Amino acid sequence: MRSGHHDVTIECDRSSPKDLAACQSISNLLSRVGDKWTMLVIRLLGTGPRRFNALKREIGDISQKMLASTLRNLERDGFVSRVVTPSAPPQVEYSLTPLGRELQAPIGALAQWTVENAGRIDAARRTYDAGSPRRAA
Amino acid sequence: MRSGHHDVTIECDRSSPKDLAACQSISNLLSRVGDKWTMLVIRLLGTGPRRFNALKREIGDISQKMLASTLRNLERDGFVSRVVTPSAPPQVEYSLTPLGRELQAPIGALAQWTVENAGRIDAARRTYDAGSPRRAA
DNA sequence: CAGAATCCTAATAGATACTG
DNA sequence: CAGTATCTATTAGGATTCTG
Repeated sequence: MRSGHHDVTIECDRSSPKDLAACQSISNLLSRVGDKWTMLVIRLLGTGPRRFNALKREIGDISQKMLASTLRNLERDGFVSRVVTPSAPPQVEYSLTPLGRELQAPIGALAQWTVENAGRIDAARRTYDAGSPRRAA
Repeated sequence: MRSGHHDVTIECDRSSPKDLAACQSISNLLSRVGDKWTMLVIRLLGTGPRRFNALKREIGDISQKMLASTLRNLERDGFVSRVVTPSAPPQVEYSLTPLGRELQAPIGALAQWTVENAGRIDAARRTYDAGSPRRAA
């Protein structure tokens, strides 16, 4: 098996069929980008190409299975390229493709919004967590 | 137990501690927004307030458990507000908060990018799926 | 070094049934 | 109507072992 990713298959608004396909694509991408390691790998590769174990070291607590799978998914979607240099110890370098670099813009916007508003989200959570044990009265 | 969401707890680039917290927030939000139903619920609520079963009907194949959980998470994060009108049949209306409406912008940008580039992603996948069975030669 | 294969556990989605 | 509780099936993720 080569896949291993979600393929969310959301049903969108039934009324518009084009909207359905769009919503599927969006949710699929968000699932991918929102999974446990993808975001981090994209950010690291955004600062320059890396080899497998370099990525692994920098991330620290990722298993090689998850790193391999994350990279494979990113490669399959065309966001990351994988270049093998057949040498004594095999050398494989990963880097962002043009598509991957383009993706950084909208991702970055969302990331920036998140950072700027993390405080508001945290506050909402604290309010919710404080007020919820007993009913709304 | 009230939570039920991930709390991804990504380890970011060790070198910068502020980057760590930021990356955690970002990944957490992406996980939330990228889950199976959140995106769709936000989109629907973006067109106007809805009651629980109205959302359920429009989405179609979501279980009430998942809808309840998705809405609870969105409410906890401050993106959705829940207003109970205590009447004969209880009436609960969900709508986007100001924070939720602000979130629509960066989400929308990512969504639009995805729609515009879905073809490129698909092409990359076809290429990958076609070429991978045998090794890179 | 760069993975693949295997095994195992914990979390999650969904179906069903029940409640205020 | 608007949920919660419970149970089961599926999945994601990690540890370990092995290989080119």
